[in-house]
Amino acid sequence: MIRVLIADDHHVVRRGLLFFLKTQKDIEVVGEAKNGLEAVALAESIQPDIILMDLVMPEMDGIQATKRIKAKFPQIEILMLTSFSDRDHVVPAMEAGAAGYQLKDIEPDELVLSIRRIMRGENTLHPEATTTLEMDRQESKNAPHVLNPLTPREQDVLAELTKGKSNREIASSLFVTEKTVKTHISNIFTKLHVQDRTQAALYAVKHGLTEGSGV
Amino acid sequence: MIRVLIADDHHVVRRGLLFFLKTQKDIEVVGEAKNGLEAVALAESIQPDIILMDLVMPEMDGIQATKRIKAKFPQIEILMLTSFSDRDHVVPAMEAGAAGYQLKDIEPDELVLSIRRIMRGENTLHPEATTTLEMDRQESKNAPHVLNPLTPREQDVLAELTKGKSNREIASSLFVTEKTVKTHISNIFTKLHVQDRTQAALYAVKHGLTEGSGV
DNA sequence: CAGCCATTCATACTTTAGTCTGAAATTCAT
DNA sequence: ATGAATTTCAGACTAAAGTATGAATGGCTG
Repeated sequence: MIRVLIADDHHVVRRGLLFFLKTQKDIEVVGEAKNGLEAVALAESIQPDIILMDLVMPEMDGIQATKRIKAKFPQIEILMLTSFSDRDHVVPAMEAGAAGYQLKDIEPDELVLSIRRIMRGENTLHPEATTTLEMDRQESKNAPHVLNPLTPREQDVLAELTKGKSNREIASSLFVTEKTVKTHISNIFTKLHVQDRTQAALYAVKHGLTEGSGV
Repeated sequence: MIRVLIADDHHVVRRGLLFFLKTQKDIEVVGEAKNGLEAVALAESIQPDIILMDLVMPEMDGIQATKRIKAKFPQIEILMLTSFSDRDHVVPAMEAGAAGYQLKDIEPDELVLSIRRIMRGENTLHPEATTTLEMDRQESKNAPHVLNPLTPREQDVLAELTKGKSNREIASSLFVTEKTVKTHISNIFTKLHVQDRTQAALYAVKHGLTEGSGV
């Protein structure tokens, strides 16, 4: 059972998150905080496994709250939930100790995936955040691959897959064996944390990993 | 050599079509029109074999332009290119004398096929347009769901499918048997003219047949 | 140079997906 | 009420998809 604490100043957001998380058997919402200070206090008293933290909150923002919580309780994971306009704060958020960064309009299923992913010790960043980090990394010249570790060839395969092609067709297009395609695809599934090609294709289009030809 | 005239008000579309058609040895783009009036004028002066005509254009729309051109030069074939939202105009377009009707996001290869098909005297309709015409021909009364001949239940199944669910999961979600899901899915494939669930999912998202929940 | 990673391919296997055929119950409009 | 369409389900397939495991090659790097 994953014990979740929600920290967001918007009532509707909390209700929405609660609603979706309640449908998950292995997830339990153990508390709600309306600002950063409450989040810190509840994190200490409740000791949740993970906190869904809003970036912008009154009293204390998500970054500060994250820093304080991670300082005292490093085992508590924090998934930063934010709106699109806050994307400049990706780096600070990650530096503050957040294990993930996702947009608020994330799909329920995906949110759950992110939570589980984090509980498995993996980072989970929204694709657009990747670009930010990517640029940031070039400047600071350190930090490993955080997200989307797809190799060039895997990206080729995914691109073909996202055109709706079968393994045989992909193999033909890329001049390799169907066996090879299967290998790549299995690896893609693992890296993207999806179960089948349909999910992979949907993931790719949703996260803009594709290049539409579009006449 | 097939002499082609392109009529579309969007520069990018014209460039895109030009780009793909240039790779075809037996196809020559002999002119470009930015609106219906230009299309009519160029059709007369250039006398192309076929016109790729956008439905929605300033000055004069594709329907009107098609009528005028076919009235004067019935030997000039016209392939209507349109976006999904214009699907209500399939019938008028065909009645105006268009030899074919295709979506703008058609694959290059498929577009070329359509062109050759028309030059051989065959009609070439987008699959969904065909159904529309069938229905329209018989009922000829009203046309609520002109396109998307998917039944409500099939739409349910497609919606679940587009979430990346398996047949078993869909069956569970909709409280029916996996057999039933399979039946629906097979029918969906037929109606959408796709070969598998991945293509169906991609089709659904591309054509906005999905409903984003959004936390 | 040794080692890691990407890429390739293979065998063998299990599990879904998808098709075909057939059919019963229900709704709905003519 | 008859016919048509929808929805439901089944059996019996065939064809793909996906997993697990292992292995050879070549490139790049410390």
